[in-house]
Amino acid sequence: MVTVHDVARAAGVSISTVSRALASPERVAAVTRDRVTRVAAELGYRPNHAASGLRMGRTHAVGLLVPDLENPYFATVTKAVQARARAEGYEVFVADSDEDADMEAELIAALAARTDGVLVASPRSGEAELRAALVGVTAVLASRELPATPSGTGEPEVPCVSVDDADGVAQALGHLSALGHRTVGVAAGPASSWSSERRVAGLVAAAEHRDVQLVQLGTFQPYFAGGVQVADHALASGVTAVVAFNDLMALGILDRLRHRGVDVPGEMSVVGFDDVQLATLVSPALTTVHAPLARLGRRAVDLLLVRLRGGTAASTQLPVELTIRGSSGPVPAGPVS
Amino acid sequence: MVTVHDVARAAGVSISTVSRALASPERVAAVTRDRVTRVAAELGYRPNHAASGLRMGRTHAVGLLVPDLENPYFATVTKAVQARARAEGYEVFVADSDEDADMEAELIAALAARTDGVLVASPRSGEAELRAALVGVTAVLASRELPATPSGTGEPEVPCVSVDDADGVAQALGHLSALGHRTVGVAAGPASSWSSERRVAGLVAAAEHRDVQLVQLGTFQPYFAGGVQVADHALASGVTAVVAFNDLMALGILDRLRHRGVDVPGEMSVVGFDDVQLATLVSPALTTVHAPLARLGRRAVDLLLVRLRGGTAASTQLPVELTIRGSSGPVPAGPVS
DNA sequence: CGATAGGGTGCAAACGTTTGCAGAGCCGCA
DNA sequence: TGCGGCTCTGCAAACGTTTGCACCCTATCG
Repeated sequence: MVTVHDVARAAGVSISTVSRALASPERVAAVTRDRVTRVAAELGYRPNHAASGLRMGRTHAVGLLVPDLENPYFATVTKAVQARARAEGYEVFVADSDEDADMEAELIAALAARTDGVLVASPRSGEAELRAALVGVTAVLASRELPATPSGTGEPEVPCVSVDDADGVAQALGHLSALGHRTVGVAAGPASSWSSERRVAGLVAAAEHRDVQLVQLGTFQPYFAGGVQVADHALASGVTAVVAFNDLMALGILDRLRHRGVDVPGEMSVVGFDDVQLATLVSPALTTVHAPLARLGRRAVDLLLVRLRGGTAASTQLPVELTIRGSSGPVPAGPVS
Repeated sequence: MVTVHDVARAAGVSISTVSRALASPERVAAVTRDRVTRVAAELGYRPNHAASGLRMGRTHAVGLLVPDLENPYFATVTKAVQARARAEGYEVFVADSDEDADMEAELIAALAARTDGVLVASPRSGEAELRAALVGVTAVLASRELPATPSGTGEPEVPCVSVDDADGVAQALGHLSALGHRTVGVAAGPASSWSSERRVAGLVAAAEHRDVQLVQLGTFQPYFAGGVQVADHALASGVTAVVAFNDLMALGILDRLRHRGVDVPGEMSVVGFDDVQLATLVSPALTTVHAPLARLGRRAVDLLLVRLRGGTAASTQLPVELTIRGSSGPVPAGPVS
């Protein structure tokens, strides 16, 4: 391993000069700088991150905690986070909690110990646990708000980047309403899900403005299997359309409906949320609320870096847009009753 | 930040004792050890990774380079790698080359600089470039062999963990043959793909033992879109079945066939490779060669750790198993000609 | 010509940890 | 009582950087 000492010796200067030539070139004479950089390149000098990290107290690494890397939602976010961080000179540690809320605190601690800051995507932990896990770590949350404590509890608010859930579901409901649907089913995610709560609340609010009756189908696992379950409930409840908490669920609904011989969108309309890549690959393609997942990941990184540079970052909400595809259509003509 | 010094002072011992009490407990008296660990816990002491990394020359981190995190294949591998590494006390840096071969060398270097070793999954680089990028870094390859140089070139062989491609495609072809198919199309991946080469070669070898004629449909992008393209070629060529390089392609084929009104498996059988989660979610579900992706990721970590501990790791090939689902069936009765 | 300013460089300390070496205390045995 | 050996602990160096401080040299100005 070649160090600053080797470069210094070979270039006939002191190690301070080598360090400066590479880190702050304007502080050393042009001729020296060129010689040093040339020698460093020739010797294949690679700065030792552990050493500079120790000296400067910053690792130039960030951590990312996700509940499930195999979930296409988080895959997209992770990819975007990685790209943005790298563009800003940061490397990213990835940790997967495997949907286990109890693991989150431990993983956050592990990440925080080796990084300058951590990004926590859609944490499954309860509010208190999450707050506890986050003391002393500079973090940014994705798709989860941590309400400010009453006042001056000393807990600094953790910035959050989320998506405009209320607007998204309002658009979805407006679309269905325009198609003539009057009773639409709501398939919520797990009760502990912050996003699900927001989306359901948004639907309820939106329904008040419209001549639409909401039917709560229950809470389900936010995966394909959960959607399969939803489908039967939807059919039993007599709704003509269903809004799913997310795309994975919506895809499960679609699949189950096909197996039960129900035509989509002829007999039932289905709307998802997130617009994962897969939504375009099924048929009929899924009508869904497009959430800018990559942008969310990038924004989260940006907020974290602002905080790391001493700035103060405010929570952000990203706009969403309903994307109409094949899974939604006019309400069936013949009344069922 | 609380350091060994703080703990030492609070416990009334020297920093050496603190360090030893935590790292090699058997070397310090039981009573002292207990006091130190208690004080350390009370003070919330967290060892500084940069410092120990500097001193010991090991970071206890590994790097993982994948071509595309959004590809479910790599998502699964990444998840498994992360889990295994963490279980062994290692954290993992993830880098995504975005399918860009030219980025790989740079990313490998960046990862190698901050880690003890790196895992390279399905690199897209050519042999020479890859070999060059890997000098001086302890690495393990996944799904890619780097043939040993002629002899004694000093290049240490890079261990590789892969899947038994030849056996997989042989099983697939045997299955189709047993169903009566006599002309089967082969949809290859990119020419630069090592796996694709192996699978195509395996098919050719397997076809020789059987009364089956292979029709090379060409090389395609190993994604859904590539598969869409394949489908038209397959229909035009008159084959009754097609073996795709991977599941993503196979899913594209399925989708395109449906849009063109071709019944699967009634009129055409389709077989994939990898068995990504998605393969079970479409209908008909995809008949495919199940590759133990998670096991592959875990094994790769194991090999890397063996090397890091000074051992010598040999390349491994994992067994595969054909999983028959709905996309393959008996050859159509009526002759087309 | 002398004083001063400022650019360029080197010395050495510091970051927090691990560890070789050596000292201190104790036990047991002769 | 003297001595060897063993256990436990502390001292200090080292890992590779960055950076405050001080030095030297040259150029500029009075």
